[in-house]
Amino acid sequence: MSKATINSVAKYAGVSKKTVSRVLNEEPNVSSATREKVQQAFKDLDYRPNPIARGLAHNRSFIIGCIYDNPSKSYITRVQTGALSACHEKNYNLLIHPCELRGQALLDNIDALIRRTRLDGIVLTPPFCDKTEVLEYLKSKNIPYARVAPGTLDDDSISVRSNDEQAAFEITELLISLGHKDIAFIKGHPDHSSTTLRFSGYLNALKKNNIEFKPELVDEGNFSYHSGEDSARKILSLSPRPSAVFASNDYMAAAVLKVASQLSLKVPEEMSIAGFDNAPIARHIWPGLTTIAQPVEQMTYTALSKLIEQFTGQDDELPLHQETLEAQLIIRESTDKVKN
Amino acid sequence: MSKATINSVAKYAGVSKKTVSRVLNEEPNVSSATREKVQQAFKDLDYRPNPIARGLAHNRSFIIGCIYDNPSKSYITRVQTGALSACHEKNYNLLIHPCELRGQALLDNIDALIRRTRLDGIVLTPPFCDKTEVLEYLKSKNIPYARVAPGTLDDDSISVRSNDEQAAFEITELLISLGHKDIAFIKGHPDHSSTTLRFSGYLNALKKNNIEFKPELVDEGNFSYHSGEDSARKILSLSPRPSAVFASNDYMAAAVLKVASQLSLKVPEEMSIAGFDNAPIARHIWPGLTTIAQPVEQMTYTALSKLIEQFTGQDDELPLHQETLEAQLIIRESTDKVKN
DNA sequence: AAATGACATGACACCGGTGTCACAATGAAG
DNA sequence: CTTCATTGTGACACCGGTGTCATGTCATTT
Repeated sequence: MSKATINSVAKYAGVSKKTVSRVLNEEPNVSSATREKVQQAFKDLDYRPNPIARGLAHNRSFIIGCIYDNPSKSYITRVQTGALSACHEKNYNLLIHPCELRGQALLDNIDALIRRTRLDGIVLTPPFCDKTEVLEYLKSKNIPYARVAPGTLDDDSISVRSNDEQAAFEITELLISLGHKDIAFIKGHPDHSSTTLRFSGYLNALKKNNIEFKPELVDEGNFSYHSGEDSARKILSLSPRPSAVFASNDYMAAAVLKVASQLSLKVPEEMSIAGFDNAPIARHIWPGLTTIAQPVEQMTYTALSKLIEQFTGQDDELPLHQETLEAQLIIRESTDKVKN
Repeated sequence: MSKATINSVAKYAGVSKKTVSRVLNEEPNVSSATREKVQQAFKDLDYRPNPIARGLAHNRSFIIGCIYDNPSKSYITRVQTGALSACHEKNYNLLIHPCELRGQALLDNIDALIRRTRLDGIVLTPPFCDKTEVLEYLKSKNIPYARVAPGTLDDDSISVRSNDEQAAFEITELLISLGHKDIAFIKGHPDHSSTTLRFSGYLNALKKNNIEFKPELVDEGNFSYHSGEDSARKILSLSPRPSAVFASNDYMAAAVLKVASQLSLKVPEEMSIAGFDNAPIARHIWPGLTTIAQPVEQMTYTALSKLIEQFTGQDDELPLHQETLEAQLIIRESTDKVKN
């Protein structure tokens, strides 16, 4: 119903459109008497500015796009939550855009999004944040973007990540400190930079503690529960069987737990399992998974806030485009001292 | 950079703005020679119409809002997927808007959304689709809406749901057919209409099979994993212990499984467990949960397609505003014949 | 040959805001 | 009492499309 336009407000308050606009935008050079008159008109007429018209005048859409292709629903939801709180704070809107990394038409897909919406900026989540062709494309189109959890910080784009490698190092050291020496590792999807980072954290921990790296204890997964099952079957049928498994995410770790149950292996008495991400499933299964919690919401919030500030802002050129937030080790029941 | 506007295209093609607009919108009364000239100009200049300007002229935003407050990430993601495919098909955009059902400021919150975006329509998911005050409010503001999985079809709004009650009936009958007589039931959150529907499906199945209803076998949950744990502890410590538990969703069912494991109760040998929703967790735990799969994506897709057609359409007044889609029983390992 | 109507096209106002600039009123400085 | 900033205000064009209506060109009818 709110049919009030800037014209009707102007008429009602007995001033010009432009003056109403000045009050709206808190511009200087409006007498306080006029200002109050106009503000009263706002209230009386229940007026709210039309964002579309404003967008047209500014050549802005006040829309941020969020691009993802991630198998984990909980991860996506957390990204969305963080993105939304940043958007709302700055009066922007969030458009979500799942798309397939592998699709031939990836760039066309993103192009269609940009054209359909004229969005003001884009948040890229893994694995897109590491896809050079996407970054190049956005640069060529002059679309500002921010990256969440990128693998590398090699350009000067806004990037917020957590310390995956360090966290993987810590959780591996936890297993080592519990006496485990044969620690299997399940890798993630090769397109994700976290796959490399987590693996290298694992390797570093072994090296630092003088534990021999055994390639046969490493299997390649792709972050999906199903891939975790396959890897778990291979790993748990090794002989000698490793006493612990560190999976690159919680879904795969949950799959290891399932396979262990099927083999009547007791967790954690006969086998310790660690995951990564602190997905809901980590506490929805029994025993609960020892894992790493990343501040996903906060990472996204921070990245997006920086992005919006960048094109809203006063050319202050904040030097700090890149930030690393702390991940946290969460110990649950799936890990315990090695049995002698 | 696509700086091409309708004016530049018009100049390039040597025609008027309006003619370009005609070609854009595939209006009749354009000679094929002119049409081709203009279309060539589109290509040469890489022109795409500006949706913001179009929106202003039409007083439309081409944006659909999706409102939800749902603890299940997977449910939300599925809703989003369905909504997005409907939106993209019709060249609309989807804005997601999680908000709290209980918050005092619920209506203010929705109001802010409407004003910030001038959206063209709203998709309401549980529990909002059953919240009278929200529906009244939207009606008063003349915002078209569609309801996904509402409990009642008592008004003439667009509604698409699945047969919750029938599905709950079937899964209960499955347990009965396996020889179970003492079947516990864990209710969902009272704000959700599905809570009532699923419970009544359970009751109907008992009645039809002449099984006495025992109130002590029913406990109140709220769809969360945590509430399921509490209920499970109560139910599994009853004596005599029921031989089966039907939880109103999979998270609570997973919690029952956890508590059973902690009590060293074997599932399904000593205890059958059934859930509802076919959430990812239903197949990510072992044994996998027998459950009900609802076509959530399709429900949302259908609801939204109808909604967009309604205000795009030719006043055809489709009579079929309401639709019920089939849910499907999925049998996994968590249910088996009762042990004698 | 004049009248009629179907088709093709463009001029122009409009959607609801914002930017630019001109101008009047006010007060301070010379 | 001028001169000149400073402040407050409105007229007007503009953002990039769409709707309305007038006009011009034909081919068809009488």
